[in-house]
Amino acid sequence: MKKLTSPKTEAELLSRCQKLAGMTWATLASTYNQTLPTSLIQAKGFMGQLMEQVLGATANNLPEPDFQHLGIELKTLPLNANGEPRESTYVCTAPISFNAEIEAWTNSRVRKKLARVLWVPFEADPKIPLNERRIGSALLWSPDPATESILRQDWEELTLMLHLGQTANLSAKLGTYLQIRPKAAHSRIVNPGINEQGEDMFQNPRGFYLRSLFTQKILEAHYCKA
DNA sequence: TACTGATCATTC
DNA sequence: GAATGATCAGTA
Repeated sequence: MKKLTSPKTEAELLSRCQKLAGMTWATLASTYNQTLPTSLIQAKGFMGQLMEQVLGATANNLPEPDFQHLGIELKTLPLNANGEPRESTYVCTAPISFNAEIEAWTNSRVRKKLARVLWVPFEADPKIPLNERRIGSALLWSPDPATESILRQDWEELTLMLHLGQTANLSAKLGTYLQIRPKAAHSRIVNPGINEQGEDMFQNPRGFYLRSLFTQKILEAHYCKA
């Protein structure tokens, strides 16, 4: 493994990204002495973790931005054959600790993570073998005021439901840009929570995800695609 | 295609 | 166990 230092400035981070654009996964992996998995089934986070290493992210799995001193979050973005995001994007775990005070949007993990994001799109068409898939050109992004306002509305609505014990009514359909879905190693993991009557119960941990519609809009706005 | 719930690896 | 990195796979 090469000695990888963390970039000191945004410009340095972006210039690293530009060198990666167009590279295949195979090239990228071998350059950094990593072995490409034969399948993503048992390596679902492979690309995200490889990019963290290559770009010198420092936060590991702490609930903080990947580039702590720059305040930048790294997100890989799998694209289908049409260049559209193939999946929703995981943001962070959702607080279901009903005893805790409802945190303000300004202090929420969602906002902190999405305040400044380095999107790294890459080919993820299932028809392309893993070693032939290429890295796209990265995009450093922040939400504009209108976007942040929608994200905030989504977040406040969903967070309120979590705190009211309305998990039974929580659907991935809710939210314009954000959605709530299970997020756990497996479905037998449960956390304490409350139901609508305020009674104790157990429920699966949830996480916030960004709809692919949302990430697609970001790509369109930046690359001016039709 | 989108929604949904389920699952895999790693680190601390 | 809970946070990170995510994608899989069934079904409507």
